Amino acid sequence: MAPDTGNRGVEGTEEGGAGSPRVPESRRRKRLPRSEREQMIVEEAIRFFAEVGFEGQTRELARRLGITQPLIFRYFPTKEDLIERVYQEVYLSRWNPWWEELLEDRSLTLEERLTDFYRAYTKAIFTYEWVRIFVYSGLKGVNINKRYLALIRDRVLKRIMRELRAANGLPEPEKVAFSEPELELAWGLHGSIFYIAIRKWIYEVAIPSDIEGVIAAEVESFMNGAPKVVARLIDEHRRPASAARKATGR
Amino acid sequence: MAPDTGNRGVEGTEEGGAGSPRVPESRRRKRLPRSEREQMIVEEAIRFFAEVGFEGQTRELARRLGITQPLIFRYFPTKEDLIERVYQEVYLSRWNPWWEELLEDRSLTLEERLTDFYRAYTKAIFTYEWVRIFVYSGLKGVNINKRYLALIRDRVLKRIMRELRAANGLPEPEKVAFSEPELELAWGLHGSIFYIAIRKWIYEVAIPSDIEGVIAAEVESFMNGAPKVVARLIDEHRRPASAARKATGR
DNA sequence: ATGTTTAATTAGCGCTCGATCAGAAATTGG
DNA sequence: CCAATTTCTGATCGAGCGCTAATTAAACAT
Repeated sequence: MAPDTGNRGVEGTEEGGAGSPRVPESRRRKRLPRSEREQMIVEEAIRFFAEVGFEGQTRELARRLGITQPLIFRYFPTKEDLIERVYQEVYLSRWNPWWEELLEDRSLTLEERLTDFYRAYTKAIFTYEWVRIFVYSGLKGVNINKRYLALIRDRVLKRIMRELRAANGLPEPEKVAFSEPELELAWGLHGSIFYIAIRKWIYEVAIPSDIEGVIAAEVESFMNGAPKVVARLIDEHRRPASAARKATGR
Repeated sequence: MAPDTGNRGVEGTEEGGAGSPRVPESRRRKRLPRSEREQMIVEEAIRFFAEVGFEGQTRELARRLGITQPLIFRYFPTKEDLIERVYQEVYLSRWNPWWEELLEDRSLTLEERLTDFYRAYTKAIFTYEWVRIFVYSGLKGVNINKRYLALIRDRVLKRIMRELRAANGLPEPEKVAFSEPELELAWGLHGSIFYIAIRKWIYEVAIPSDIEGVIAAEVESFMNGAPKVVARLIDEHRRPASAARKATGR
């Protein structure tokens, strides 16, 4: 029976006449600098795990890399170490601090800022790899996932709601703290946009070609609709009892 | 070494004095009617696969059921058959046709209908099992998933947009067909609500206790914000060229 | 050329997976 | 009470898993 080791990637045509080199180029063993090979493995692992999930097998990964399976273990002591590295590579180094400045740049209207932000944000993270790795690791209950969501909440959503209040003459969060439903409105905007990515890369159904237009419409709808709700929520917060019942009940 | 078969579930205390029955009740082999045992297996499989994904192992599933692993294969010829059955059980039989009537019941305001609908809808499908099975099967690329999304689009979202137009004196879809961005607005509402479930059961972060209140706020914001955007989109559709450029580009 | 270094392969171990099957034990019909 | 029926278990198979050890060979310095 065949040996239990990973094959090389593409099978070259079997070596032929006497004139050809003893070992054809396609099957030739290639030595790469340590860092370069490591990067190759990580990048292919991202693609691979994004596609099949983290239960994907190291032998198949090696096959796609055109290397043997044990070689992976010379670079990453365990499969779990490789997965950890994939998280680092996918999550970190895709966050752009400029986004935070953009959101509070009051020389633009808030609607412009939100549109620009979500265009930039989706451009950075709306990729097959990012979205699927994020969901796979979420299902696994990985910690890095929760930290990322906290980042979104604190750096993005709270900024949006602060700016939304400012643009509508409402009190700063230092005066009247954000209530749960108010922050939830921002989660709603965020979710409505992220759900596009879920439909595309998790459910793999067709989505509009013009994502920028959809983002613009979503933001426009949010800017039209949210301020009045925020005002109501703040108002209810000041006079709690009966007003709250009227608003959330029937 | 221990035999490779699934253990019984809970280990009873070892049988004691002479008066006790030879085999204690807790270890006693239980024969159930075929249909009853089958139902047990399916229900536990739903919980189990929702938790760990479809790569979860039949031995662990058997352990949770308190039966041996081969017994599962007397009811389902292959693991894939069991998974298929799980899909059926989870997806079908949770759709309520009454929802569709509710959405077009014009004796209520559209805002009331939307709030009622999403309260009923989330009550039916916002469960640990449903949401996670849905995402797991989405990642696997299962067909039933895509069919479900088409159901949402045709039975729910198109109805919502038809009613939204009617409530705002805009033309029926038979006169002016839905554009992609217009339907996308409805996806936005849907996504903003479904994203709550994703945060809770996929990412497992804390979400507001008062989901009904959040739904009400989300619907209110949608009703405040969406009609103006829909009107704009329909208007652009009539005078396509320059107006569209102005609206989506910068 | 030749020796040294080390990337890469070959071979295979121990274990776990889904699935099979003969036989044991619980229920049912007489 | 016994025989027939059917659920359920115990033992095990072959394939495939992560991972390791021994060996081969490419690249580089001399």
